[in-house]
Amino acid sequence: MNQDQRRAIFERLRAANPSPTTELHYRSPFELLIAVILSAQATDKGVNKATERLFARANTPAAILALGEEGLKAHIRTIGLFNSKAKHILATCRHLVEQHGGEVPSERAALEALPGVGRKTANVLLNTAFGEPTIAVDTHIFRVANRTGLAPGKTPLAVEHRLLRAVPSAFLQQAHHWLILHGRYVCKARAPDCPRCIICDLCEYTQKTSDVQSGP
DNA sequence: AACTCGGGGCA
DNA sequence: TGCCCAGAGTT
Repeated sequence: MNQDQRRAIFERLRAANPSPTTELHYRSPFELLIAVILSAQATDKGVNKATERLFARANTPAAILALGEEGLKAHIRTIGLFNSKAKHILATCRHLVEQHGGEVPSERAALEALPGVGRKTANVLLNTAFGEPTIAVDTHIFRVANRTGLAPGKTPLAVEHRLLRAVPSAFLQQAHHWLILHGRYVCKARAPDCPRCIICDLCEYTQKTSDVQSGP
């Protein structure tokens, strides 16, 4: 797949997703960090509902620590995996206070050293909070990139590097959003809706028959 | 590489 | 009602 085809894919996805959808609510890098940790395997809507109450009560590492484990859990109990997330958040808050003066670090290595923060979460922080040209590869983006031929047969890290070269840095934020929406509602894991896909003709996966089978 | 965590979304 | 996740850590 050449550069023109990649550009055509992103242009069509842009045209198909003009309206903004749900995004994480945050007012500081720290709030974003906590929201992203909570968002694993959960929806932005559910996370926002929980963080709205949580951040009104505590929006700094010291304040979260002051809540204690049970106090924190009381706020995030409606979010999946809340038990392990609460432990990771408290450990991360301790780490921030002890190692970084209560501030969220802006370097990748320091971010990924935080409990509960992996490559994907670190990339969201680097991109959204610190303006670094990164793209956070989640399961949707990974699947779409592999199927469409944007990055066939690549590992998540290779997908990240491929997309980083294919998308102008000014559009990374939006491209990330378009790819996730496409993966969630059209290029679905189990039953991809190929007949409704607007980049079907550019896709190497392409199942144009009416009886769509399950994914690769 | 496989397993675990867990409430929500969706068929 | 049952299945599958807008991940990361541990084994």
